[in-house]
Amino acid sequence: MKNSVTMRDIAERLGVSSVTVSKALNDKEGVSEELRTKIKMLAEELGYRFNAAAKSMKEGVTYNVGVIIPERFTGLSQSFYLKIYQAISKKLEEHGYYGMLYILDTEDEEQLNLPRIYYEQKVDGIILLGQISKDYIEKIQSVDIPKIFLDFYDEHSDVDTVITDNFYGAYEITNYLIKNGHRKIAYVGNIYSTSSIQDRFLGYFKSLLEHRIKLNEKFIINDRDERGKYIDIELPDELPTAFVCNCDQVAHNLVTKLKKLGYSVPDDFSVVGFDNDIYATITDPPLTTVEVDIEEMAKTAVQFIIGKIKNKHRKFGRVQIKGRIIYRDSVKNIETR
Amino acid sequence: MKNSVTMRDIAERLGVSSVTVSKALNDKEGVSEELRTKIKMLAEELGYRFNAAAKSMKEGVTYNVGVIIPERFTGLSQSFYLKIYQAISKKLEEHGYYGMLYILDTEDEEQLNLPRIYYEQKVDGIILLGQISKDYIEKIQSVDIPKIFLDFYDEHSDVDTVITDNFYGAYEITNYLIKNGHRKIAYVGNIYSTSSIQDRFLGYFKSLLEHRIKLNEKFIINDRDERGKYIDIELPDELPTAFVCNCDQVAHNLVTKLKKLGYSVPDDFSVVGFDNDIYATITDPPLTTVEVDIEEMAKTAVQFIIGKIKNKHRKFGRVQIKGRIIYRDSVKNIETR
DNA sequence: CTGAAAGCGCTTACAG
DNA sequence: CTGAAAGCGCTTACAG
Repeated sequence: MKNSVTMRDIAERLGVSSVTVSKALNDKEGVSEELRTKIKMLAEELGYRFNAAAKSMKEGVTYNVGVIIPERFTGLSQSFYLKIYQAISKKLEEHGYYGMLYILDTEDEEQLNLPRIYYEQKVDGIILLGQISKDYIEKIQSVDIPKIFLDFYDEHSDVDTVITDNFYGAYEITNYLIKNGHRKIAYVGNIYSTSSIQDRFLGYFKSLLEHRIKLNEKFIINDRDERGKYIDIELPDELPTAFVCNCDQVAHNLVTKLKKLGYSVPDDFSVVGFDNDIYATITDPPLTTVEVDIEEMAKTAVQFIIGKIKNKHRKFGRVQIKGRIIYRDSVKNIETR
Repeated sequence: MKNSVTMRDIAERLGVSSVTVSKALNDKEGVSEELRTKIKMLAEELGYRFNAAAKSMKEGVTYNVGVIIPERFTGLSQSFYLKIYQAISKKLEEHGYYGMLYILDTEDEEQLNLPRIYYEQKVDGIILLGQISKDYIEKIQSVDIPKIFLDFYDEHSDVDTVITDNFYGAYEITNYLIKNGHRKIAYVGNIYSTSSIQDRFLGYFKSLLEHRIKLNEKFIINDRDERGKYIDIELPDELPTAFVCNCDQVAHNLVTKLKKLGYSVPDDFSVVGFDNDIYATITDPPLTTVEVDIEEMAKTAVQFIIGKIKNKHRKFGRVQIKGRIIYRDSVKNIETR
């Protein structure tokens, strides 16, 4: 790139100084409109491209924000992460920033290796996307760079965090089942596994409480072992009429199982999911579920990180972004039964 | 970041020059081992972080490579793109480079707006990932920056390209069907739609030719309209015993349809797909399919782009990366029939 | 409105 | 082995 056009080249051609060119191109005051136009036209003509590195060095900032995703979230069916990255980078661009997507591999996560984008000052701040190990959280906390947690949170830390409102989403969708006449409602998910599964459970529970429905312990159905691996879902002896699943994939598994047992959804059982990912539409019937508001999450995260880059002492706390229910065909109104 | 530690800080503390610090930290010769160790230790102690922007400016390069994906590929079930980005960025890192993922939105694609990472010299080269409009290809061709096309190609251009070997993959998987006794084999895909569907068709055709099986025109079954939208698959009057589908998603649709008609897979019909994406495992039975070698594609693309960054006149041509067949349960051996 | 000077943090080429 | 000087391309603060 040594051969590329600089402000100085433009300045020399026009017999002005590079200061003037800089002002003209950056729409700063102190240049006559006439000269500004001339400079801009010549820049265009010569194919001038701004040198971001020079500005970076001068200002001591990069205008890059790292978006870090642990490797294990890049597997099948996780297009959520690509979508949210897209939303983030679009928002960043509106503020004159760029996203650098960094996929943290499992080994580096275990060995607590910070990403090289940190060590080489490639970024002014970091958005951490997706649950990461406790130790890594601590490690990254020890480092003085603006950071945001997105889509997960850690109880022991006071990092500014943007998450989806799991509690409220599960609460709302359980309300919806109750409105459709269901009172025997099970929750499917290992409630000790992740904070989002737990919070969704609590939202479900609150809905029951509000409707004076007693929580039946046998209606809390496990879906995965302590290491997160899905296990075969065991149905209780006394069956509910509806299932609130902690995510669409588990709802999909459940529907498959119910069908194999000869049941029909939603005629015999209503089933709802969470996330509105591919499993929601691939299931037959398609699932009523809670959609995460990706746009809003990205927008908020970007707002926070830029706020912190500009003023490292700013605090935003933990913000929850509400999702919305997507109504499809997996719920039946049984009120008239 | 103005307050961060610089080489000069380290130099002053040690009473040496910053040149020496630079040499020591970069493992260049011209520093005694003793001094080098001292410098490295102090750097560590002070939490020195290298300033990539300064190096960039000095050398006129950024050590960033843009990976550009058109927006429409970030939808449901396309985790392929995140995976390949991951592989690319890992390979880049091995060479001291970084990936910048840039999602080109549909509007910018239509209006032929080049990404801002180009205009601001944020990257030294570009990997274009996923079929992009002809006009945009032309636009980006007009611009003098090292570039690689990945996972698609354009017949009229001579850009260096890395694609999966569609022809060979379809050829091999059709051979496999024939080895399992099938002779009436249909191909499912609109062969005028994309180059990969067409190439896969040709691989299928070659396999037929080699086995002296006549191509039956009725066995070429359309799956989408000219705008790429899936249409209902129409089965021919005389039915084949096996279907080669141009992708897993279409294979999934086909299996669903066959089941609705009361048929069983693979007992009544064998079905194979291509891509080995989520549809391959979500289908019941899971599909025998062709897996794309993401690692190898990424590695090759990175090798090419860095080669071109270092020497812009280097040419690599069009390289095809072979996939491999993943054997699952959607094919039945009917030889003994 | 216009521009000379200084500086951001590094590296290269050269001198000692 | 060590370092003074120059320069990468921009912007800021100031002078005219």
